Amino acid sequence: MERTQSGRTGKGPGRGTYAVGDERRRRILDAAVEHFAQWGFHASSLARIAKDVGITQGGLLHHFRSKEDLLVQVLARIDEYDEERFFSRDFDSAAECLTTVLRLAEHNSTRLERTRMFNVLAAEAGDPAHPAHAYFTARYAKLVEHLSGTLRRAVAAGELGAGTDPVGVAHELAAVMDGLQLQWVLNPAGFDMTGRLRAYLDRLMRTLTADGSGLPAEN
Amino acid sequence: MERTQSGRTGKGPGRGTYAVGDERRRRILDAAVEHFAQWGFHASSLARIAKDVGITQGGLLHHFRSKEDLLVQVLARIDEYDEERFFSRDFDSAAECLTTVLRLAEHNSTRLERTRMFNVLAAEAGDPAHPAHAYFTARYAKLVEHLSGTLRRAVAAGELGAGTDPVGVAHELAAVMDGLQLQWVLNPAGFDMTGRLRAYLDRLMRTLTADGSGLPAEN
DNA sequence: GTCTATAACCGGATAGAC
DNA sequence: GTCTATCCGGTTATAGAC
Repeated sequence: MERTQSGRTGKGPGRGTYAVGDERRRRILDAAVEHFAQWGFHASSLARIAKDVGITQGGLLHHFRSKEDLLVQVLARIDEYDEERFFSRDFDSAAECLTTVLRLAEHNSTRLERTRMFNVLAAEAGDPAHPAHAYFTARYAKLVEHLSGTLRRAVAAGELGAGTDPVGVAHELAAVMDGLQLQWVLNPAGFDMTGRLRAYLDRLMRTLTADGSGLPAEN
Repeated sequence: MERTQSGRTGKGPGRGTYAVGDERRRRILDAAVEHFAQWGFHASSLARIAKDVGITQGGLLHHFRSKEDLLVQVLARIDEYDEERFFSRDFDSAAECLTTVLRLAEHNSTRLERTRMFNVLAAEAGDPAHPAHAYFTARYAKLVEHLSGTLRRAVAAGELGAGTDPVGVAHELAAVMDGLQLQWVLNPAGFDMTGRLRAYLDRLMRTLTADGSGLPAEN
């Protein structure tokens, strides 16, 4: 949604390298996000997705060779944002990292459909035969590695106490984010996801830091 | 799975009140849990569920008037365990309540299919049109109410510090449980869900208690 | 690049035989 | 209580016209 250029390697059925303004393709991906969000993968239908874009199912399959291919492209697309803002960064401190995590959640709280899709697919992908199983196991591994690495450095630098369990906290952090998203999607208007995450992160920092300081004040 | 008698009000198509040994019905529900776990609701098929039980789709619909009815009965069935062990209890302390929560997670970690189903349905139910939407919103409300009520009493009793936010912590607790379940289902062998929850609960108690004590030692 | 047509199948629900 | 038959509709994917 944010980037449109970055890593588009161009693997549609017709193909070659795509022209920059591949508008149709982009609109199909956006529609697919909404459908996978509401129906999950299995129960979504190419015809209904195509209809939302204003083409037929046959027309859609000109851009994506199969339904599974469409899912993979959707996941790759979604990754672009988090990749840029989070995974590709080296944080100077745990505080900075957690502040960024909070920013990510804030961002997610403006995109109900996308977040719902993520919830549904992450849950469906628990089945090893699900086409997104590999994606999600890899994603969690990457997330935990990135978080725990940052925490480990923060311990070494004296920002966090020596008793901190970097890998354990990383898993817990991932769990809180996902769990809060689940509750928020069920009741978007009545649940303050960002506020809850801020409270958690602040208490987490107070518990782990040597001097008992929480998140920086401006958060 | 544990209770077979309790609240069976008997609303099958043929019906009346069921005989105690309604074996067929029980086996259909068990099979349905597995299918909803792997496929979610929309993508599950009555014919495949029936096949697992050894009957046809038509035969299955003699016991449950529709697919949606089957889902509702499955959810009611799942509730029996948590209802008895958790929701119907009044806890004397936060420590006892959280210990029970840990027991529930331990129990879930022996039932991959059931837990996966719960994850998928909770995520799918984010769609207000999903047949389980009302069930899950009500379930979270009940969970948060029960947890926060226990925490509030613990604050009043001096077990937890006055700065504790009962409702906030209740939401957070629910999030951690769900999020850890999500990660566990993706990687059941490589992820110690119970251990992670124990670490979280212990740190939570240490942070919230006036005297800095964690969970009771035997956990 | 998009369409229509079609192949080959699967979905839930109902009706009626046994 | 379970089966078979049937209705009517939906599914992905392919083929070929334009």
